[in-house]
Amino acid sequence: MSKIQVTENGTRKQAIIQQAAGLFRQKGFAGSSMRELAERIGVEAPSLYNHIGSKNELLENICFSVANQFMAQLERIEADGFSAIQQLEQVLRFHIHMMVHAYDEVFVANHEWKQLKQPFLSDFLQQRKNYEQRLITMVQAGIAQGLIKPVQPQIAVLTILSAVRGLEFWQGQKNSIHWDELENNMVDHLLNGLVQ
Amino acid sequence: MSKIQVTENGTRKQAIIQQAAGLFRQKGFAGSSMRELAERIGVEAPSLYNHIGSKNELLENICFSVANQFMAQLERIEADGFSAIQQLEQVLRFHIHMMVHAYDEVFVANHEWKQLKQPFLSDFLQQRKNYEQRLITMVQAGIAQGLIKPVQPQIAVLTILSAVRGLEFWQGQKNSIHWDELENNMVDHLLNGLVQ
DNA sequence: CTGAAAAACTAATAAGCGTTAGTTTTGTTG
DNA sequence: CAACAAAACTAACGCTTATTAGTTTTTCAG
Repeated sequence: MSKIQVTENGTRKQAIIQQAAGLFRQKGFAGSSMRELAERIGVEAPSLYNHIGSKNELLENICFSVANQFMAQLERIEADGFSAIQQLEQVLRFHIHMMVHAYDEVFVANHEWKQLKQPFLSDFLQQRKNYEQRLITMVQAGIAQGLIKPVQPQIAVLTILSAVRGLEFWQGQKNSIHWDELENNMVDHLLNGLVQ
Repeated sequence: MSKIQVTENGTRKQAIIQQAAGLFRQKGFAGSSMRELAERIGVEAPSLYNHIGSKNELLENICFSVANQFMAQLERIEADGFSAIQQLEQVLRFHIHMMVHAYDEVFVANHEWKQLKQPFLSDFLQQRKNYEQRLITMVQAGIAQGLIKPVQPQIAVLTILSAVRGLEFWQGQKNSIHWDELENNMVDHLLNGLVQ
């Protein structure tokens, strides 16, 4: 049959992972079969194992690729010397950016990480907790500087992260959306509120 | 073996659905097996079929029970004559209430509705769209009355709904949380913002 | 106590799963 | 063009799945 198409600068393994992200997003990890993944690529299922180790390895690749990207960006923002509010805004905008440009992967990492096996599950959760903690510290700094209301920092962080996750609901109408406007509206809503 | 324990005023079918909600939340619908569900109840898998029609029927029951509860409450709020902001606050508080008191069912309805089969999938999506639209109308009314900033109503609604969904992340520490404080913090954040 | 209905059981089926083994085709390099 | 490696193929394995059929046990009203 045909061969696995390789896009520029990508290995066959990367092509498989990308297709897997799309499939796992649509059907969930447990609801997806290697046979269906293979069919989408245009190949028989056992052929996939020339390039990957297992179905679970695909999920691990997707989840940790996303986690690493968020972590790397957070480190950049923490080091840039802006105010807590400005840093929070940058974090917000990066989450929105990822939701638009790496939708499938982010969605899968958000929804299917539970299906990771040990020790990957623990690793992932720890990384996630660490990320949240650093955002909480950011909010605390903002409160200490008098820029942010004296709220419970963890509640604020969770509210923001959850709100941004909701961008997945917009993806259906991907092409009819003004992403700039959406981004600015959300940033304003989450930082300045809704009430006139 | 033992029998399916029936709690007060509940049929055996309801007991199965309740256990299924807990299992589906933990492992996902596709990741859960009827054998494991039966084991949790203390019965052999085929015995379940004396009370239910199929595995999919369980998911349908959970999803539409949740949808109906939200719809009924929205109708009550719409009819109570309060201001748009007050109505929005009531909606918010009800979502938080459901997240605390019917966690498993709400979680499953939020995450596993994709696995519904036709025509249930279409029904569910339509009901969801209808719910969102009525919240959008609520925000529009608030803007017209000068109570709410002239934002994009659908963005505001989605930001709020997504933020509330994030309460699922708090359930792990269910007993160590002051839910009143959490609720008030979120309502204030989403209506009045974070900035001092 | 008897008999019927409810609810459990055991056994089995067909289908689908991830994955392995072994082989053939394809692509590339000397 | 020969040889070697990469990547596809077919066939099959052992397991799990949801579900059905048929039977036995339990529950409960008359």
